[in-house]
Amino acid sequence: MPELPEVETTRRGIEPHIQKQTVADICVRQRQLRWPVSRGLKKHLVGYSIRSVERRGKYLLVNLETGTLLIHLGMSGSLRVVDSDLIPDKHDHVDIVFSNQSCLRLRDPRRFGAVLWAGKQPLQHKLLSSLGPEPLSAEFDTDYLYRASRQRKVAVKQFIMDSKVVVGVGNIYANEALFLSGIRPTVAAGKISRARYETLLGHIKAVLEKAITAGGTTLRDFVSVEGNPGYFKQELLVYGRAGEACAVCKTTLKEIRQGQRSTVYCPRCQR
DNA sequence: CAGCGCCCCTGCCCGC
DNA sequence: TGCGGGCAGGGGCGCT
Repeated sequence: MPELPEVETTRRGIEPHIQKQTVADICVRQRQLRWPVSRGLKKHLVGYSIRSVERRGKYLLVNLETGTLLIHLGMSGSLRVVDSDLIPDKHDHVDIVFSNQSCLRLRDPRRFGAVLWAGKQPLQHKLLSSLGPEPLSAEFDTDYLYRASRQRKVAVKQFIMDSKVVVGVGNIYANEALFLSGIRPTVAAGKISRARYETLLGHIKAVLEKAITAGGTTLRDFVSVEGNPGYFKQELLVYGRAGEACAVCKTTLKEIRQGQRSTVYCPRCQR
C-alpha cells in the first residue's frame, strides 16, 4: 500500500532507467483498473521518448513531448523495469515497452491504481488541479495548516489525510504523526491551537522524510524497483499495534474507526 | 462548500 | 484441508 514515500522511492528508482527511452509499444492485459485504461494511449506514446518522471502527491507524472501519462499505484500497485521478454505475472496489467527491450511494468493485484493520459497541462487535469501543497514543500507550513483548519469540524486525522489540505499523508503516517505529536486523532481540526499544529507539521514532515530515506515502508504488496520487499514495520509506533503497549507509557494502544479507516492511538499520551 | 458514506478489488487471516 | 466471511485501504464521487 504505497504511501508517498513509496511513490517517491518508485519515482527515483524508475526514472534513471526509463529517461530518454523511446516507447515502442504499450501492452494492456487488464484494462479495468480504478478507471478503464484508455485504448487511445498508443498514439500519445509510441515513437516518443520519456523526458522525466515527476510526482504530485501519490501520482506519478511520466512526461513525454506529447504530454504526460499519469500513473497512480492505488493500494497494491508497484512499478518495475524489467526485460520485456519476462513472462508477466497474472497481476502485471500494463507494460510500457521500450525500443531497447526493457519495459516499465505495472503490477496491481487489487486494481485500485490508474493509468491515464493527462495531456500537455497535467496540473490542470481534474485529478491534480485541486490538490493541496506537497507535505515536504516550504508552502506547507504552520501558517497554512493553522489557517486551513479554522472552522473545520472534521477530526484532525481526517483533516490531515484530506488531499485538498495536503497531499500524500496516508493512514499509516497520519497515525504515526499524531502519536508523535501527542494529539488525539478525534479532536476537531478547528479546535487545535497554532502551537500544536506547529508540532504536528514538524512530525508529518519528519515521518515522511525518514520513510523516504529508508526507501519506503512496506507492509504487504509493495515491491521495490529492484524487486526486493523492504520491511520497515518495526519503525512504526502505533500503526498495526492495537492492543500492544504504548512505547512511551505502556498504556494499551486503542483502535477505533474514522471514515472507514483504522486509527490507533495511545489514550494516555494523546489528548 | 463541508461532511459523510460508498465503492472499486484481491489477498490474507481467522474461525469452523 | 477447504471454505465463507471480514478486513485492509486511496481517494473520487455522489448525496445531504
